[in-house]
Amino acid sequence: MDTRDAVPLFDTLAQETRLRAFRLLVKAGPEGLPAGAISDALGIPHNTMSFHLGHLARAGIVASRKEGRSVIYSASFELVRDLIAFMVEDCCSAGVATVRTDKRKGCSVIELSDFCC
Amino acid sequence: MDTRDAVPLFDTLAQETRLRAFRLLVKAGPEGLPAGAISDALGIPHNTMSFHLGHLARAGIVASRKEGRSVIYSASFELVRDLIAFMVEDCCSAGVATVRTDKRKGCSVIELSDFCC
DNA sequence: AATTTATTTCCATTATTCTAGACATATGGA
DNA sequence: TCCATATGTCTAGAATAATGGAAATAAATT
Repeated sequence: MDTRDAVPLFDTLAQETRLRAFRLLVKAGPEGLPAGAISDALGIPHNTMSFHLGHLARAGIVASRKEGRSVIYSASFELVRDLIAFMVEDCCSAGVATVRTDKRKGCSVIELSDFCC
Repeated sequence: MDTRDAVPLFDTLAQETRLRAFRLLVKAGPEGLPAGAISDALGIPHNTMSFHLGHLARAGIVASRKEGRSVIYSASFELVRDLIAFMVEDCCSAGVATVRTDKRKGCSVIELSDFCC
């Protein structure tokens, strides 16, 4: 991930409807939610919501799959992890943060010094 | 930090010149850099750079101080840490991430499960 | 006081984004 | 097939943002 990759991701999250939809999908977990449930939950007209869900999907930060006549959206966690790592990267170069992988726990561990982030 | 707070922060970083300037300032560390050095380093006209630095400062993600006839900009790390915590927050609610403070090390530790972020 | 240097403000132009009505498509049920 | 449901596309207007030239402010130097 570099600056060019990160800009469209930040742009995607820089809109209230999209950010709320994304957070809703993260809370919904890997099964995701159908488009209609998202527009209902957020009180956004379906065509407007479709525009924003399309934006999120094009950015790769959510995935979609078709089930019957519904389109189910779900959060793509990997890209978020990459974005977080990108944000911390600069802090690492300043020596005030570290990112490492704990294979035993099966997780990424980010340590942010109080001095820095 | 909630959705309303996060949107303008993402918006601030969703612009290549601003994101590059911000990363430059993070690398520069707490002393920061004068406005002119930033526009020179990025090859951006000084007035355009001033517009973007003003945007970053208004968002609170950088601070500025005057020194002689220079204005020195420096990264505000706290807000970035808050933003990262906000991004991980949803993952926590899904039980696949934790954020804790390690007082002994003087740092925040974020653990992101491979399953999630 | 006049000059140079550093930065910001003003302004107009251009480009992009958001919004939602109207219409289109696609699936499943009667 | 006909109809209701679920979602997406088309479209145009309104709003917002980015750009850079020109002028303005502010501080140090002569």
